[in-house]
Amino acid sequence: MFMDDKQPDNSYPDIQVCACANLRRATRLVTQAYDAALRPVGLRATQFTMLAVLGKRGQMRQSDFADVLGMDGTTLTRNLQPLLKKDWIRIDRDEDQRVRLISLTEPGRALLDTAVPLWREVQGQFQTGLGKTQMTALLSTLSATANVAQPG
Amino acid sequence: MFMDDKQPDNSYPDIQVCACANLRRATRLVTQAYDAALRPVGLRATQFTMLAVLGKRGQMRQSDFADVLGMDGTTLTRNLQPLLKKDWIRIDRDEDQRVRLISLTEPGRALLDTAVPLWREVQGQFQTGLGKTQMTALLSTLSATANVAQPG
DNA sequence: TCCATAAACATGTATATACATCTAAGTATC
DNA sequence: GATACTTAGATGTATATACATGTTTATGGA
Repeated sequence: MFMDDKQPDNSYPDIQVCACANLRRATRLVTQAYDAALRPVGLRATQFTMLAVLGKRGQMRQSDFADVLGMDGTTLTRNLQPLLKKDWIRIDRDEDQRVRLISLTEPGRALLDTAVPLWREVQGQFQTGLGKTQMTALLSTLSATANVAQPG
Repeated sequence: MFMDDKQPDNSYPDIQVCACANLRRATRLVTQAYDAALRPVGLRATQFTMLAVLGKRGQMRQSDFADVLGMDGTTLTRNLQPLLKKDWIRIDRDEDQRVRLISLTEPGRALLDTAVPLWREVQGQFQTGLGKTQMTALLSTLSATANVAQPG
């Protein structure tokens, strides 16, 4: 049977059902919306999330911070740098000299305050667009999926 | 009221409900699982997805490829480079000289063939871990969410 | 005390992501 | 047919992501 690359091939699994591909696709599109909403205050979605977690929980060990974010420790090390450069966070030492303690600075907290209404706006758009039922289903299935990926 | 950064603050929205933060967190963890599963054949999750789409649909215009992936055009330009360097894809010109036509090479198709069973394995782990109902709910809510982010 | 091990974080490297902007090529209007 | 406009991609820059590995500090025996 001859087959050239210009023709589709039905022998491959439909990528339509790939959990990872669908997650990554949705995340790209949703992140663009949140990034756009937060652009007026100079924050990216990931940065807003990090500041919001710090605002909510107060000073945290860097390793605990990484766990909460579900972020590799080395990724967090890199992601902290832009926030540090802009003086939105502070890194202190613990008595245990290996440990870094991360906290918001005053400018960081002030920026978070200005960003929260922008977050509410874009979050509300998704809440409205999806409806309460689907939003709840989204958060619930994402949590279940994360738990499958990282049991315990 | 005095408040220092070491203490949590309940005045901030619970990041637990942020669609973007939850998507990004789940995507990080799930991508690590798919990346690990595909590592034996030297593919990342995103690369596998791109090859699988090309395998399924055959030669595509670069802009259509970006649309299907929900990926910014400039991101796709960059993401094609590692695949080109490894000779897994080919880029041809259209009659319209602005257009690039992307297709799998023979090595690319062969690699995809070896990768599919690895994908099936990890995909099956999520299918089993979530159950059919939640997997269906995941794909369905991700699709709805993507549509809210990018109407039309 | 000294050494092995472990824990916490940093660094080298590669990929993934997208906005702002640029270039090349096609289309339309006159 | 020359000029404006539009479309398709590429490039400059910055952030996001994580594996393999390195460094520093703490801990637990021998």
